[in-house]
Amino acid sequence: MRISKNIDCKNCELKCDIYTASIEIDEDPVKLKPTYAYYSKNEYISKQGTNVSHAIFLINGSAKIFIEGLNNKNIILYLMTPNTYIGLLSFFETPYYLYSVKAMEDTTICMVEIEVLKSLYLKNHDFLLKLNKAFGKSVAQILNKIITLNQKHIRGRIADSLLYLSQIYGSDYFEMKLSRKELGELSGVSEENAVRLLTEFKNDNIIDVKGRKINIKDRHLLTQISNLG
Amino acid sequence: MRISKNIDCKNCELKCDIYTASIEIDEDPVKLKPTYAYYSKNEYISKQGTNVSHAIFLINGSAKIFIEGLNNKNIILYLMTPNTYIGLLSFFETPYYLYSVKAMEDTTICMVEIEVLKSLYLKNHDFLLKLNKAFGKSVAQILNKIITLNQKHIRGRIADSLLYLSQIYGSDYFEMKLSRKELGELSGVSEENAVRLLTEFKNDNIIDVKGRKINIKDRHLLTQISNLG
DNA sequence: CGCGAGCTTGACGTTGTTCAACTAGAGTGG
DNA sequence: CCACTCTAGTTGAACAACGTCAAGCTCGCG
Repeated sequence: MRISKNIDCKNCELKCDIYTASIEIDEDPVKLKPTYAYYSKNEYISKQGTNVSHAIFLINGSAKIFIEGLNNKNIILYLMTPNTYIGLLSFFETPYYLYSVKAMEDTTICMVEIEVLKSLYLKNHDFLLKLNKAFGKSVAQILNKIITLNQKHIRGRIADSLLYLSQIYGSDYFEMKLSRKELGELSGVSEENAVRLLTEFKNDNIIDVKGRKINIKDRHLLTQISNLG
Repeated sequence: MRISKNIDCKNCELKCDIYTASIEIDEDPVKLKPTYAYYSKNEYISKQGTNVSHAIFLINGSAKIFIEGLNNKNIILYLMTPNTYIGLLSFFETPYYLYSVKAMEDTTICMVEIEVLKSLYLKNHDFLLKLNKAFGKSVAQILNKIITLNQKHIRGRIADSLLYLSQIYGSDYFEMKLSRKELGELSGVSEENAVRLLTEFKNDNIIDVKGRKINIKDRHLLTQISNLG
């Protein structure tokens, strides 16, 4: 991990909500003291159980948010792509992280101290609303995951994940940055069964698989499998 | 369901955060236009998918918060007892309820319009912090449930629920307001297996069961079962 | 060329749901 | 006051779904 302090927001291609809010209330973004941090693949960005001190915004690369469960088994809650908050679920006054975040490739993030952020959202209502909206979205995803894990068969769970990935990558054809094991963790399924279902879907002509490149050929059917469970 | 409008907070034995906040900023609580609603057992207090228009506070009685899943199978996220918010997870700008709430006995709630609440927390920082803290607690419970559902055996899941119930009712001896089916829904287990495990725990001298009255005799062992999964 | 990580496949055993039958107790009407 | 019915709870047995173990494969890289 490498750090560079006091980033100048003017040079940041990503005009994030924090920056916008700060401009709107006529405050110099320098006051935010934004800090970039660069992580390599598989490095921890934040670790379950440690203190939450900063709001974290993903600039480029990608990361997985996961809970570290029993017997070293993880569940990936969802993935982070540029222009989203890390730690959204925790930054409102939860003293420590309820989950871990790891970079899935070389990844740059921007940190702003919680205290700075707080003073900002208390001055700017719109910003608070934006935060809350993003927050609500995360919670919705998680509730959905509860149903999936408890009530869908592994077929439906993997179908869910594939649809989710295609949405993340914005296309029916994508190269996922997940190993088979991670695809399993995202779906709450063992690695072996993740593999089995990929080949099954391939044989059924629903998808094409080449390594980590996936092509969804029959989105309709895949959606049906996901819905039926 | 019966309603009485324009409650006078002075007569309410429960001095909730909303009331406190309103006093702190020197605003007459009458402006909150608090409304009581009385529900009988098993009535819906809010229904998954409908609009969120009010913040809801439980005055007395109890309620279950659950997701309505596939094939009419529900998962109870957690229970509500007096002096807690209903709909906490939704009231920040989520357009509709992500879950349902049903009264588990005759229950009184107090409603305040979302818009009123919003104007309040924008004026009073402490109140916002309190809301967020409660919010974080709910999310923590839910993340915990994900691990439980996916990684623990039914033995551990039921143990979890029993410990949770004893915490809710504040004693090792309690009468739960849940049917066996609901205990199953709280634990992500079928009704039959919920029954089986109660008798198993009883035979192992870990608990006493008489109808819906539970007595935890060996909390230590029960905790161990919960931790080991 | 050989090694290792990631991937794949088969066989097997455990876990937990489901179906079905039965019991106990509460409420109802003759 | 006794059948009856209805609901909640209980128990057993069969079956399907998944995870686990073990072995083999592939491909990139030293």
